[in-house]
Amino acid sequence: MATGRNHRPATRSRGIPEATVARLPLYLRALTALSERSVPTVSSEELAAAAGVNSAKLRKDFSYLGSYGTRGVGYDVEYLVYQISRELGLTQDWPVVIVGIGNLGAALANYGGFASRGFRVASLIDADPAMSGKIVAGIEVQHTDLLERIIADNGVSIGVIATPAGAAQQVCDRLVAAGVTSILNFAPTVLSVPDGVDVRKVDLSIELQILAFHEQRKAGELDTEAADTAAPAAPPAVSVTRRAAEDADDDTEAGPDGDVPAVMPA
Amino acid sequence: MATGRNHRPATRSRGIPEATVARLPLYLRALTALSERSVPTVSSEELAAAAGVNSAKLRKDFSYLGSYGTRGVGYDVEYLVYQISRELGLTQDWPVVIVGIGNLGAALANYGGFASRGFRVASLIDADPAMSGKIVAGIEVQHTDLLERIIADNGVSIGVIATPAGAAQQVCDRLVAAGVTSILNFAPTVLSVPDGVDVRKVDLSIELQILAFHEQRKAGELDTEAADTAAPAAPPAVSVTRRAAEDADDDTEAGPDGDVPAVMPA
DNA sequence: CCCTGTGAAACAATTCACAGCA
DNA sequence: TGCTGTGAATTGTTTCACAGGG
Repeated sequence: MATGRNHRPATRSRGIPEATVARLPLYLRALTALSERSVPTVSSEELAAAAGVNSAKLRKDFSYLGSYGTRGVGYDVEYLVYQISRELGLTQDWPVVIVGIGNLGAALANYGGFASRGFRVASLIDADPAMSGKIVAGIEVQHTDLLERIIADNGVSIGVIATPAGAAQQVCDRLVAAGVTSILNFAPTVLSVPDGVDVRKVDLSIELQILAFHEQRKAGELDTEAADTAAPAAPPAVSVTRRAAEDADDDTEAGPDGDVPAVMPA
Repeated sequence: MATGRNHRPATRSRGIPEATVARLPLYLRALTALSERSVPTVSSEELAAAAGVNSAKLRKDFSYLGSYGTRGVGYDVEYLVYQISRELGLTQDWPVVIVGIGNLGAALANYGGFASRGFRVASLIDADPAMSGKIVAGIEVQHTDLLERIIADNGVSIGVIATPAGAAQQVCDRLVAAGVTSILNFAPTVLSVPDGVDVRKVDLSIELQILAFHEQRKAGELDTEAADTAAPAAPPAVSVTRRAAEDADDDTEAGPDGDVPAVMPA
């Protein structure tokens, strides 16, 4: 329902699509590079190329922010850097804590991309007493016991979890209880949080799996793989109905696989 | 390569929507956990909760793979693990190389999530001669000079780039020339690759910026909605005086926000 | 003519809601 | 009865194509 009309005059509205928000950092990065080279203006075409998107999309994205370009000319680099930074909330300083200082946590602490934006690593926290006091990326690692205190003292609202999966939910709960409202989760587990808390996840192996999917597709007809792995017994008496294709699916390639049955090692 | 035409909309593969493919690893992870606990079957509702999605989406996703469930009962865990693994191409072994063994590269090499899926780290490669011979995650780091040889000898088709941004494109070009057709890029830069090569990117700071956007939103629930713009400079005719440093970091930005946001459309 | 900004069309993803089978 | 599988409706995103200002 909600039929109704749009109660928003388009421009100036605060409804920036999620897909657009996700690309703003990309534009910002490209613009920052141009700024460093003292390039004064860019066209949507050039900037789009530098950011790896197409120009129509970029212009549409910018149209949600307002009209910051000049027709016939392009966009003023400095001005746009400022506007996007502001939109993303990067004109203010965000103290963050990183919990779990293993390989990944250390990599994150050393990652220049944080500091160069509005992020400041307020503290590195680890549950291992042996880590306490160690210096990583110029910052002293503190023990988990101090977590609540650190969050409060520094006014931290963003937390990064880089612990093993098993510890993630617990750490998350403590962060949230202490006042953190945005969490970036690197642990391969689903976190549950109360309403109002934002979680974004990055799972390194997921990206690789997606690549494998496409890679497999390219390899195409090499299949055969089914040889060494047998499929597990079918479920409780069920026939394996492979993807039906009753519709007008024009897919040219039928699966090279085939539904080889078999057995799967547990 | 400026834009050019349309590259093949790789999306019309074999009918599985990209968004679905991106979730399969999630389901797989949840299913693997269930499998380890010897749970024989799950309903779409339960599995969805474990994977962090809603059940309608999950059922729709599975419907693209085929009819692997049993009405009134649910899905057979082992069977589904196998089917999804096969769909993702994880029933075969994927040798990967990681280029750039800094903090991040080392973290990746040590990341259990790779090995536990079908991925095998065939080699760690770094341009720094001082790294050559060092053992990281049980693997000896090799020098970049050997890159082509390593790719060929191991039949590597997936490469992971964890170098500084400045070296990424060059490494990418060499990987591609050597035969790699899928690249996972952790360097904060846009890679250009020939048609047929797949690139996925993970930019650690981008996720944080997206969080900052939403965080700012939460905080701003009080004010906003009024206010005009006061920008650092007007778009038209701006003299770009600011710094021209190349150290990649940017201004420490202004104060705690007191400046005025919002903008007026033309 | 440059280029931006944007309605409208096309496409993709998500959610609804229920038919139908175990 | 309980749960899957799936058309249909809805919502979100991308692309097209062109109006209109510089």
